[in-house]
Amino acid sequence: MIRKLESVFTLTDDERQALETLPMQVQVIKADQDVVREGDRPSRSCLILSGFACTYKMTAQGKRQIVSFNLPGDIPDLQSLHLKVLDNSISTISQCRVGFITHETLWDLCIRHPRIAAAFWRETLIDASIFREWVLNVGRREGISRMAHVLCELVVRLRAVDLVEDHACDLPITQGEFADALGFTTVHVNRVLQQMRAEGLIELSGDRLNIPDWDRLKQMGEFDPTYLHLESDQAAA
Amino acid sequence: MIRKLESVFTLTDDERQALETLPMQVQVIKADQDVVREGDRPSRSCLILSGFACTYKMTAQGKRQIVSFNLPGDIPDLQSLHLKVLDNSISTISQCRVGFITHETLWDLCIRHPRIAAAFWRETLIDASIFREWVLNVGRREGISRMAHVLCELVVRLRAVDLVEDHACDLPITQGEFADALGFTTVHVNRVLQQMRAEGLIELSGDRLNIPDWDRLKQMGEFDPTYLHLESDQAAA
DNA sequence: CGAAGCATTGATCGTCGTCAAACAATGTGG
DNA sequence: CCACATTGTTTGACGACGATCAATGCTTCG
Repeated sequence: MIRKLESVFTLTDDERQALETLPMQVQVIKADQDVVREGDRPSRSCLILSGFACTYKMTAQGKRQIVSFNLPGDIPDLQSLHLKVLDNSISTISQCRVGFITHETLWDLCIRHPRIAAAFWRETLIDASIFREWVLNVGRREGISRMAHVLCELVVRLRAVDLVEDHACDLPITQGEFADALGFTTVHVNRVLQQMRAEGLIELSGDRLNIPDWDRLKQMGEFDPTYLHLESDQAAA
Repeated sequence: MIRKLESVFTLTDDERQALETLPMQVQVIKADQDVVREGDRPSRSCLILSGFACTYKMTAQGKRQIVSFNLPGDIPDLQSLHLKVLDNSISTISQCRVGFITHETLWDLCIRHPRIAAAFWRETLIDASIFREWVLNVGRREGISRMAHVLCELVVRLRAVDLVEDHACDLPITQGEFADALGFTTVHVNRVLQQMRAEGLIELSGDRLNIPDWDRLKQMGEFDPTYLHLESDQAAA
């Protein structure tokens, strides 16, 4: 999974070796558990090895906003390498295998392999790009478009880590979690999804998503994958 | 203005010199002009020397969403150093003095001065943090809170670059621009502002903002400046 | 003085929130 | 194996926040 990095540029043997032998503490975490919390001053970052997680923040009123979904291969709190105190929490959505890597070893890696450091920087920039797109999505798109857009993003990102077969994939995200990601209520998400099903845009039941007509969904979500800055452009598929 | 960097750590003479002699092409740009556009593949980044700018994206429907305000000292497209194609546009809000620095010289700077590279990385991480907060703001806060929050952010960031006297500052942002930043319409922004004025939360007329009761505004906006990751905590003031 | 841009106001409409309940699926323990 | 607890989905009625449409002021500036 770490080989997401490899898609950006070809690693030297040296670099690959450094990554493969990266010391990390692997932990299995149940669904719906905080991995790190806003306000923490972590001394390590976490790499999602399997499962779905999310980055979120809370208002003073106790409302939750998910600002990003974290998929296998992501390091959602890589930022903590430079920013001492975390300004968001990270929670699992499904059960996850998480690898914890100390900042010390990450620093070491960056100093020894400048190109890996650059790749890490790049990763955080793509995260930022995704946040920007989400501001647009939440601020200016409504109902079906908004939902369609995150679905498109999820599918494209899942495809990039090889978790989409054909036009279907596992999607262990509840309607309540979608609501927190979209700035909606659960009730509204439910109604939007029903309308999308009725219009044949998606087939979604349980943990399984199927996309009968990718082009139409893309169009509904005004989805242009440029902002994900993927190298191989899997978006066409 | 570049000395925003200096607030993070003390520069060596060498580093300071490198920054002060940084070759850049300075240009004065009128209000409401695009500096760079989504889709561009820029070979240089822009440093805001004076004036207000903003980063924005558009929906296919032609609706605009501002995802960030750019203040003097910011380098809003530093990301283009690593991401070839821009996924957002940048426009001036007021007249701006902008310094263009080629990627070449930036790379050179980063290689020669790793601590400056780290500081740049850090800057982009703070940008990301601001985007996250905006997702929360746009997704989960309404009316007055939403408005109060961006006002708080603006004041704190302006104070960090010494553009706030007492409790007042220049704020050349139109209601239409606020609307695009908040995901509202101009009409609604107008009504929210009037209510805030009526409640004595702000005094805003023309380009001038005055904050009679900072604590109350902070409270209304649920504003906690942690996410800005400022070193000296000017937030108390 | 007229034009352009911005702020303001009013009336009406719609997306989405709130509240409340019922239903389905899953899993646990007696 | 069934009771029942838990979690997620679905439905309905109603209300509100904010959008839309359309004028009307108010500045500023050439």
